[in-house]
Amino acid sequence: MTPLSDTDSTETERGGGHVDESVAADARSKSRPTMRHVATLAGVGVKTVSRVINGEPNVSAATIERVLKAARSLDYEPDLHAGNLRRADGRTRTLGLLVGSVDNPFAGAVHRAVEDAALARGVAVFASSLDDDPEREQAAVSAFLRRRVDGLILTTVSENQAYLAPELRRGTPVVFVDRQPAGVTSDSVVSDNTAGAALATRHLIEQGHRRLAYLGDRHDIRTAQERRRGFLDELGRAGIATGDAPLIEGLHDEETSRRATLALFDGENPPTAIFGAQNLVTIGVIRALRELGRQLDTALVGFDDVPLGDLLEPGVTVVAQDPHAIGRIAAERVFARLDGDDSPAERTIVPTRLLQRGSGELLPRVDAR
Amino acid sequence: MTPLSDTDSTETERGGGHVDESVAADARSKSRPTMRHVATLAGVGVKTVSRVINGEPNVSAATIERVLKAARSLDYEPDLHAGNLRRADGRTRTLGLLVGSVDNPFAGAVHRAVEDAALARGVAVFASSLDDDPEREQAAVSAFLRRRVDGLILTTVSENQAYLAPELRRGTPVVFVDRQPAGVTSDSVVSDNTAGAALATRHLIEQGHRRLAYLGDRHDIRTAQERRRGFLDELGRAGIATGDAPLIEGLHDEETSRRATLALFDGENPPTAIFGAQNLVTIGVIRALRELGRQLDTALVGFDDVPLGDLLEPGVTVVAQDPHAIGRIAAERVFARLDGDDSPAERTIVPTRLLQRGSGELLPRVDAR
DNA sequence: CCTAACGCTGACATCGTTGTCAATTGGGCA
DNA sequence: TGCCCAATTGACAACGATGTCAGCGTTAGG
Repeated sequence: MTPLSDTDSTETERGGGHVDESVAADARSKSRPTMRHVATLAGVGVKTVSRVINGEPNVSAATIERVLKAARSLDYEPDLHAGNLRRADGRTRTLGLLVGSVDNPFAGAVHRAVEDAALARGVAVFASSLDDDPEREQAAVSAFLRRRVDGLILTTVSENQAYLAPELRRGTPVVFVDRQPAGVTSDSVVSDNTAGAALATRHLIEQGHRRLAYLGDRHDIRTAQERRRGFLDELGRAGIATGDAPLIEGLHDEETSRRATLALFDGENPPTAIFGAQNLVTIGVIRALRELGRQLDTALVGFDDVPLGDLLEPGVTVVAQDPHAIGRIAAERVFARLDGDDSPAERTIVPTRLLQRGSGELLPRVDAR
Repeated sequence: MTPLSDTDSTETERGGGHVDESVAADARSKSRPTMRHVATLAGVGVKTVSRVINGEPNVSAATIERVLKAARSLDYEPDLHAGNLRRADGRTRTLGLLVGSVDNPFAGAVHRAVEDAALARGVAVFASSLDDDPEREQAAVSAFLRRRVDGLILTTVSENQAYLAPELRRGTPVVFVDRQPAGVTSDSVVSDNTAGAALATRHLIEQGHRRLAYLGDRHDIRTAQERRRGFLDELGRAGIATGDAPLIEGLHDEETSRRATLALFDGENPPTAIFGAQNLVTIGVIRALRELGRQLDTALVGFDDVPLGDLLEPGVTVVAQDPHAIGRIAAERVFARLDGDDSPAERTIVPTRLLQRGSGELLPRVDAR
């Protein structure tokens, strides 16, 4: 109530000292200072404070000085969102990032790259975890949009992303990472899943393996489908009957993968080589092979790198993705779109690399065939 | 310009069909729908839309229906920040999290725990990386505050956090994680660094080691100081001359740590046991020991767990922190403060656990004493 | 000396939403 | 029938900032 009396800025003329005091008291109080507080303390209009805070021209050096001093003394921080409401460009300088899980190393690297690109432009990043839950996906996107992010970088899992169509029409840049969108057209940045999986599979076949098993994520995840296809295609090219190859899907963490691997070796005629189609799956396989004492006797290639994979015994051979590049490119596309690039949606495919570290170079057991 | 004519809501009376059409056209256009658009389309006042969107009582079922239908057809998402400007509680339902680096596994686990707690309350999380750079710390905090986050969870590195005093006075909850604040009083959640380091050191001494080396982070980081103290205290308790023990500080990533370890073994009378005071440091040590072929010949205990540490050969013995608990407790404290808890600032110490996996149980080489 | 131009400044409307408050409606009860 | 009360609804101001614009004083040019 009382602070509102400051509105009468003519008071500044008479007894400036008195006003200063009450403003200073405000600074000590629990209320957050606004531009009006700064303006009153500096003895200028709010618009002038706005000009100084935003570095606009046509303010005298002396006034700038007074305003900055007042702002500092009140510990003033401008309210970005209030400004945004009125500002012409309507930018919140905020970005929404949705990844598999913020504590997955792949996601961490993507996140870090996005953050680096964003920081350079003074943009803050909201990060959320998807947990492969379609409801979570939509809730996260909605939470981002309500906060009026300037752009979205999304890993998705729901059937299709048609719900984003209106937002895309409004011009909000959306870049899909790791997984491609369905039902809408927009930029995406993905690894070459099919080729990478084929590369891994070919590598195993080249070591002489004929009994290969595929262990992968949920079949309704498009990325998983592509990796599976790469695996099967390559078997086909090598003339290996794909019907025989154990295909185990629906794995989503170390534990389910570990159990599936144990079960695999519990059956008859276990594989001599395994393709782990995702980092957590690969780790689960490694654990199981250790338990069975077969880590030097069963070949393994993983898709996506595994932390400290080079220090294990044997080293884990993987088809490594480049999550840092994926994040960087995704962020660059968002910013390019924000800067007005309206070229057609583009799909950027980031190449994968085979890292031979030992586990993928193991030869088939002699007893097997 | 034309959209502004909607303001005249009396138009709804005459030719409702015409208005509907123009609103529908708006939906297809690039402009983002506001409550006024929804209100016009539904034929009600904006305040009624506000009531429906916020689930306030005293709206007839029929009206609710009409408003929701209009909102859906326009793909309306409320502007949280505009609402916030006016809303009494002034909450943005947003939180700022500052961690060492979002791609560090420790930080990832903290982040995930914070996110889980926040999600349950409909709160979104800004995440930033500190990179042990004091300027970055302050820039990140300022970015958070300009966006009016409801609370802060911070890992800090600057000399002191006195710059936060005005914000704390205004009642913004701030919880420090991993490192304690200096110059201000506020909640903090940390591991028991001194005790954990002492535990690690004692364990090595119990295996008979007398020549122990400490490899750690920058000495100006308080957490690093505490771990160093725990190490030295324990040497003292065991009657080992602390002056002789190699103390290598200023390490901040795998590479610097690896080189420091190599140098250590290049000198004369290398240690028989090493304490790696941080996860990246520990990894660097492991790499160096591998290169030297001394991984089975030099004991190692790390502070903070290492990914797949149990799968290495030898397994990496560590004093594990509980980053998930740290994040969860920190988030809970923020929310408790927001809910009005004004008890004195509290320091929560999360216990550490010694995980014996092999590397810490190696005995001293016979040639060394 | 007059006028135009420029630099500097603040009053005011406005952004999208919610708090306040008053107006309207309909139903129940005397 | 008449009155009161509760439920429903919308007009309006306000939140903290910026865009627009007009007004001031000074200086330069004719």
